[in-house]
Amino acid sequence: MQKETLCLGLLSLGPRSGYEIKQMFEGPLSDFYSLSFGTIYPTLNNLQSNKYVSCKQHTQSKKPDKKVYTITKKGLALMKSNLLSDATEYIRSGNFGDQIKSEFFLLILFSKYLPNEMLDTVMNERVLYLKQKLEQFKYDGPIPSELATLRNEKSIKFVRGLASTLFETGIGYVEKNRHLLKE
Amino acid sequence: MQKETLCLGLLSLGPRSGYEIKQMFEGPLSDFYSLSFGTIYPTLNNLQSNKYVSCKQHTQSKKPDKKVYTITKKGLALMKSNLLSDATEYIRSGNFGDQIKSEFFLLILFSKYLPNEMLDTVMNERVLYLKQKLEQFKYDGPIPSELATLRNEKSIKFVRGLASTLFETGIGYVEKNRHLLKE
DNA sequence: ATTATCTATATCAGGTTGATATATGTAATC
DNA sequence: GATTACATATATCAACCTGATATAGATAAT
Repeated sequence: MQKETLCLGLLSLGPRSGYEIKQMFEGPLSDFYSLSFGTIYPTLNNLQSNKYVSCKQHTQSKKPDKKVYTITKKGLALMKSNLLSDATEYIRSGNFGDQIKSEFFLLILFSKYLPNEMLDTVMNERVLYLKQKLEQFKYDGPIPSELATLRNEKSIKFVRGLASTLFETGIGYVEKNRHLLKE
Repeated sequence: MQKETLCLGLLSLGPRSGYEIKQMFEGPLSDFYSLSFGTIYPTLNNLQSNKYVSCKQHTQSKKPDKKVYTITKKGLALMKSNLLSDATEYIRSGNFGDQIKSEFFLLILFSKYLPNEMLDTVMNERVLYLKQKLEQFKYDGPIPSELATLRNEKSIKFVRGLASTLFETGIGYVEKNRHLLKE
């Protein structure tokens, strides 16, 4: 997905600074997508100079100044148009689609070259990690208000539910079948 | 994972050309990792000049010549050493780890901007796609011999089993919950 | 007072991808 | 038998993105 469409999409959920967009990628979106500062800031500048977003400098009492971007009508129109025209391209992407690079899988692929001891450590920590992630997906307690908008999206609820189910399945499989890597 | 370690690991399963390594990424490894020709060929040249692999030019009767690379003792040692020292780095990567960019998820996230008609099309085709992938993972019939080595690895069986289970879970979830995106 | 950490924007070297170039051989179509 | 399309095979490179780094104001901790 084009970085412009993505930034516009996130700004459609409410006005935000570049730093806050990055926080969304580091936080609730971290398991699904990410962009670096090196992409976010130039994209926002570009969107602004083409009037797809407007920008207000906010002076904050307890923090550095920030530039808050708001999507314009023109920007909303561009985003919707891009989404519609590219939608079918994204069907074959995603979990087990074409964008995945799993270093953990590569490690498993070559696990026969690892000492059994190390393989045990790796699998134990992997299961712990998966369980932590599962808890994250199920967590429904208080979160910073600027991220709450995102969590209330129907689509996020759908995806969090999917992720939880997949994690439960995955953890079960690993616990039941990890011995197969050693025999 | 370093591209050198990865190429050595694949060559440890048997001698191969750069083109054949790419075929592994396009075929059985496509859901887990990939490297482009622009990475594979220079890496192989680099490994060769440092004696981690040896190379034989093969003249073929019915196809263009190819360079077949064989891992050396030195190369095998480097690979094992790299795997061991970096193993713990890869635990938190992978399915729902830090390497995923799911354009399908982004589309779902912004699905409220799509006409219902298009959303239906997208979800129908997604389910079809997932079912095709599931069949691929379950397929156990004849395959080209150069890919058979890979399929006989214990680790591949483990991962294919995991992928199948996850796909079944995922398909079930999507079919049961896709209506939530519309209400 | 100094160190560490968080917020906030910005830039850039280095590395990877996707596209393209080149070449040989096979199969299909005309 | 000529032309088109496609698969095998290697190689290179512009364009793009990331991860690192720089800068800077403010708070908290030691």
